[in-house]
Amino acid sequence: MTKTRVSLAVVKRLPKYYRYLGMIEEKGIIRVSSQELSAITGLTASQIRQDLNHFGGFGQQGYGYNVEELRSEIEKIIGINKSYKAIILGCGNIGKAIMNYKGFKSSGFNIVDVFDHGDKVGNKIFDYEIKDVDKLDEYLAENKPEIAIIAIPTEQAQKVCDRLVEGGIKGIWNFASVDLKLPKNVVLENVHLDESLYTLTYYMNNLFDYPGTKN
Amino acid sequence: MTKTRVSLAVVKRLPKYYRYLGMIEEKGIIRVSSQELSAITGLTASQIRQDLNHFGGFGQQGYGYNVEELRSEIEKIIGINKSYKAIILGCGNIGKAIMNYKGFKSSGFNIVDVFDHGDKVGNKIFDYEIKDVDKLDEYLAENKPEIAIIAIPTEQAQKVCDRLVEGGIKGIWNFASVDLKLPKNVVLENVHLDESLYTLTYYMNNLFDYPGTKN
DNA sequence: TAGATTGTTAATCGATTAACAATC
DNA sequence: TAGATTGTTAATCGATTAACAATC
Repeated sequence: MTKTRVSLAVVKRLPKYYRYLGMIEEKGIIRVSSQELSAITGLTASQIRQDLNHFGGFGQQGYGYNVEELRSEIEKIIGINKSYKAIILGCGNIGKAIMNYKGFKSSGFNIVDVFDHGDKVGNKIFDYEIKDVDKLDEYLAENKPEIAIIAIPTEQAQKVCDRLVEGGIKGIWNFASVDLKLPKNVVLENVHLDESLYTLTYYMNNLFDYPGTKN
Repeated sequence: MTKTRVSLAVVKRLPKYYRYLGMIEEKGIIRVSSQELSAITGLTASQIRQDLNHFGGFGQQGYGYNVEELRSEIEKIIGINKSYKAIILGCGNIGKAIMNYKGFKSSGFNIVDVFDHGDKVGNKIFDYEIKDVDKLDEYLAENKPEIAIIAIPTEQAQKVCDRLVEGGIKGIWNFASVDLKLPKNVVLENVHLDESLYTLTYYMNNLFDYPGTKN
């Protein structure tokens, strides 16, 4: 009995479940049925039950799901019960936005250091003294951060990515507009802002195709 | 003969085609086959031909596609040959990052004004004098921007969204962690950074499920 | 026990891939 | 004309939805 691969579509819905469960937990609601979850998330009850069952039988017939338990299970599945050491590459606009984003620390993400090159090295931005990207390799060997956040110009991204992989990084959150090449034991998640914006303009100009809020 | 709806999956691939075509056009390459495009994009040749044929027969049997022509067609399809007036709601980290992001203006996106409330009103950030969100409604009536970028805290997002819709906004690029409710003639595109980050940690913790760079 | 709701199997729907005739 | 490669139809694959037996 080999576990069957959980599809990307399912994985992308987990944060949504987590978010809504947090909201109803805060309201003091104890139990919830797939039908009620359907009403607030806009997904079908059937899909919700299918999705959750990939990870275990968290519900109970005739009762539904215990909100607190389900939320905590999903938290574990996503892996946000742990804490992570992250570094940021690039202290431009996006780098700064992430440095300063309170939401992360509270979810167990610790931005331990920030790298850039040239003039910027040594500057202090939001409590971070910018480190020299030329010394990245030694840094990785010594400090073993798990996550690297790429917020540097497109042209430099692949090169830095290679060094990150070499240095043992486990996950890369990439904000540069490139499809980075890396071995598949290092996880890549892209935030391609330009592609997102283009999707917006596409639908503004082709309203007929717009599926509504299904994305 | 009614046009059949173009699926979200196809629409999300258009920016990718656009980006790679730009790259090979810069190299001075004149023609390209679906097979060559397959090699650089990682998509199958069959899928590429299917995708492009949703929008017209841009290719030629025995020849392939003319790079410049195809790129320019996709540009029109996505709608980035036009220019857009955009406003930003919120001058926090993300608001600032977008204000300052050069890539946008060059693609025809003009950030004409930035709104916030309280102390921040009247401040000057990157050439923008922050306007009062309380005066948003009059502003919209007068200036008719097409795109609004929501970069304010989650709790306030829906309310501001309602006013944007009321004021005739055509597209919303939303950075707040909420599923905004709006009529389906207003286009919504979300950038949910927390969900993206959770996808990263999920796969870091469940490498078996990781599909590689298929997203 | 009766009612509710899950977990799970089967049916449907949609998207991707394969194949090939059309045609440059 | 022969070779190449598209446009398009058909086959396959996968994801979503529907249905219902299991069970709390």
